[in-house]
Amino acid sequence: MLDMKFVRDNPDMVAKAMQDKGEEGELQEFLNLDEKRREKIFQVEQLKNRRNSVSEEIARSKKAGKDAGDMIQAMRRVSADIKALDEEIRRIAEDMESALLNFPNIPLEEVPIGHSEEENLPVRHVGEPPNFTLSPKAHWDLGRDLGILDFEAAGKVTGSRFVFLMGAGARLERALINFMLDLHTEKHNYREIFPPFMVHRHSMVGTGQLPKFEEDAFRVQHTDYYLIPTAEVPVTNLHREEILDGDKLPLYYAAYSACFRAEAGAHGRDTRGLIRQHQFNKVELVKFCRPEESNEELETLVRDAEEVLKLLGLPYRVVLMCTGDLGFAAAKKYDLEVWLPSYNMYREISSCSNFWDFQARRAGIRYRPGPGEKARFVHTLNGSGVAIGRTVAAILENFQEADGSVRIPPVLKPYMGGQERLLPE
RNA sequence: GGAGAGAUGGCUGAGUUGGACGAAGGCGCUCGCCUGGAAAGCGAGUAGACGGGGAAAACCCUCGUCUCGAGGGUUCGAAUCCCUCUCUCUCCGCCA
Repeated sequence: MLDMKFVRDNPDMVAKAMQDKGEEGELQEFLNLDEKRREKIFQVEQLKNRRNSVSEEIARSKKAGKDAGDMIQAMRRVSADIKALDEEIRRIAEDMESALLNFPNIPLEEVPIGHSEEENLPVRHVGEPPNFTLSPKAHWDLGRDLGILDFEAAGKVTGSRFVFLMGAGARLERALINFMLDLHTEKHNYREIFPPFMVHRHSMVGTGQLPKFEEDAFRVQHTDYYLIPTAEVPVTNLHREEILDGDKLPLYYAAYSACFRAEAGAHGRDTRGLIRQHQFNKVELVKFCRPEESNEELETLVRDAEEVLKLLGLPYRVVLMCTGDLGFAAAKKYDLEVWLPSYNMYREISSCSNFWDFQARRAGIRYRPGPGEKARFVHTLNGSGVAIGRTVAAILENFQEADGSVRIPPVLKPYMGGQERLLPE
């Protein structure tokens, strides 16, 4: 959420951000309401001031044994007026709040302006796409032939966009989770978190999924709970409504979670395979830091996520997202894209974002810079470190052999009980 | 699911026959004194949001309003009375 005063003082910047991001918001209405609200506040405060001083006088009169009937009578009317005005202000503030919650974050200066992924800026490539003598199989075919992915069974039991991982496939999934968590906690100094997989509505609003993207979320019937679309939501909200100790910053957290996404509006896209599932696993990295540190923290966050792909030996590239691909809440975002032979292109496997104070303001996450100083909003960042399902797909496709087997990256060997290859089961 | 207790400022903890103020005390923290320096000790200070005015790149000053889990009610006036909700804790039951 943007600061109300910031919007008031910089409506042009807000309008530009909306345009560049391809978002819409009721900016003019907001500004009108803002003016109206201040007018009403001024009125009601004058009345309240009068009521307060007269009430004191009533108390004094009563103590002195005098009659205060007239004053009490007059204050009845004043109180009624106050009540009406307060109600009006409350309604205006509510409308302003809902407008404000729908204003997107302002992109940082260095973010390229653009409307489609064409205008994203590749930053660097690491590794080379493999050369296959035969045409490579897609991971869903490999998974079926190896007997480790069963989409049909999932369709029968649940529905489309779900999968059963079987045997070595299930173990590979678990191995990747453990490998990534170990890497980030032991080498990159993140604190491991195992969060709730459901959160209440306020948390979803805190990180920016709601109220704007209700249709993307799974809501649990008869409750206020939502299945988390990413561990970002519970972990960022871990410190909601808190004032953190400035000395403790930055805070680094790494969390495994299952992620649930309705994928509304993605009908017909990536219908096959592991790329777009309603449920997938992910190890997420979350940072809380001082505002002046967040630029640098984003760079190290990207490096931390990249190391996963480097150690696995997967070819990938880093791309700086243009304004149109930034998303609603981010001020700056890098995607890591892994090479997928079946698509013959790079596909997103991690998103690393700096949210500036956008989430912190929504969720009320502040820190005290020093003793006796005023609390300020932290900056929050997060990134996938990385998405597990897409990693499995990338491993299957990139490391497939002509005989239909798949090499398991050496770093995973200890996590696979020494197994080095996936063979048909 | 049943019975009970509680939710106050950065933390802890008073305040419930409604009218002395955001609210005693303690801790923490800041500044000053003390000291060669530190600790202890002594003194002063220490919530936030919003609105008006002033000063103004930021920090700031001043007046006012609101905030004692959230929302509503009673009242001229509520942290203090009533209602609803949420959360926490204890005991019992059930259960992975």
